[in-house]
Amino acid sequence: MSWSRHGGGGTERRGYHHGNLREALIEAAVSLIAAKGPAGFTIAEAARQAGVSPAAPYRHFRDADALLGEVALRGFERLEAALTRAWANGTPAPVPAFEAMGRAYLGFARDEPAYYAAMFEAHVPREAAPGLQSAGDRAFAVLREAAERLAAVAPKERRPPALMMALHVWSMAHGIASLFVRPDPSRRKLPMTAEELLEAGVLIYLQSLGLAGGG
Amino acid sequence: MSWSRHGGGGTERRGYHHGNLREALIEAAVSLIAAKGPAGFTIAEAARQAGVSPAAPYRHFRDADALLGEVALRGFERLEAALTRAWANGTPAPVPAFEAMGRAYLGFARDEPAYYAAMFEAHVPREAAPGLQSAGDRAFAVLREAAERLAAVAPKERRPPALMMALHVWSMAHGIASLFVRPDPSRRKLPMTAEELLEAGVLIYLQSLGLAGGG
DNA sequence: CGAATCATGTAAGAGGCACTCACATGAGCT
DNA sequence: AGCTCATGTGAGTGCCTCTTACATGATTCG
Repeated sequence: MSWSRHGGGGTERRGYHHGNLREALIEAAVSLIAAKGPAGFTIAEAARQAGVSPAAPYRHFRDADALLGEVALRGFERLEAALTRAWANGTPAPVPAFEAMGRAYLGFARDEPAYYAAMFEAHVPREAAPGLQSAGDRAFAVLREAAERLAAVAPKERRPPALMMALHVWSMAHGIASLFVRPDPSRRKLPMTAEELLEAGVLIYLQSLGLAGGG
Repeated sequence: MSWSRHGGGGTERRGYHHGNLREALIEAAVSLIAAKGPAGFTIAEAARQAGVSPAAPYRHFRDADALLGEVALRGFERLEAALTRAWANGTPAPVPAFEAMGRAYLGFARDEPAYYAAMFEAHVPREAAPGLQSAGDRAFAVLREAAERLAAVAPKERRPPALMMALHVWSMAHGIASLFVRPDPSRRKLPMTAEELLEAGVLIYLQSLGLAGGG
């Protein structure tokens, strides 16, 4: 039992029972995904890092998808927090705050690749973890509420449905993150940073609605 | 040797040698990915469908990534063809032709989910198949050239870099395809079709450049 | 305080897959 | 006909997922 004595990996082990195996497995999953991509993660390896036998994780997660789903869920919570922070309730002004949210989205994809991968690349079924779907909804809601606020200050005759604005911006941000922030066979070199690309795109879009600069 | 007699699957088998195993494996991979997602594809299962032993595929592909990479390569070729057809060299007019390209992109994601998944979701390394990177480049080039043509008819003072336009539109189309055309934990119901969403987004964007309707 | 209970961990194992290597087959060339 | 080489087979290694029966010890309750 090489795994039962000293606990090797991240979290300490105090006896036959681990003490906090569930959390330790989630941490291990995050670090494995960060290191080797979502496909490089295995239950067996996570168990090894946590210092338990390969069967132990099944006491806490039905299967690999459930563990990955838990990582994705926490990712959505973190993204929601990051977007909320960036939006800062629309301060100092709605348009720059909106731009800040875009940067926050790309920053999240860049800085938390493991969470991002679990959320968008691992293709975890929505029902893999309870609350996963709603965590995703809450993250989107931040963007949507910001869009409502923005739409409210647009000239009436150009005012678009806020939900549509939110979907457009989310799509562009997500597309840029997927194509240019993360490695991909279709990836190409950009003549600018991903953040600049998104900012320019959003500005052009908002101009059309009478919300930014040269509208 | 259940596999050596009649060849069961798609392609006929005439003896000890298959005759066209390489193609048969690619077809099998496409149908498997379509049926069970990119993770549901295995070399062993593809071999089974082709009616050969599990070791045979390795005579034609270094590993699973190489086979998946070949599928992705062909996907980029098909996408390039679809985009070229939709753009129709800018006829009848650049803006509607551009919109048609957007619809073609989403149509591709919807109608060829196996190819789309191999291209964008399987995370095949760019070097997995020779020519994969350049096939991706060629597909993007169609969009880029269309953007050049569009930019050329924009009012000079608003004319954006064509490459940037192409990147913006590609990103939005790809984001919409990823988030709303294909299943995903973050997927949500749309108040409109994906095609309508993209068309509206592109129109708003182009308006800002003096290229569409109410600019 | 001591015993029953139950959550949590282990051992063992069935079944599957990726990939390798030595060997078999037969297609195409001379 | 005989050679040669691409292509396919069989067998095997090592790793993975997930299951089942059993072990351990924290907790609860008489």
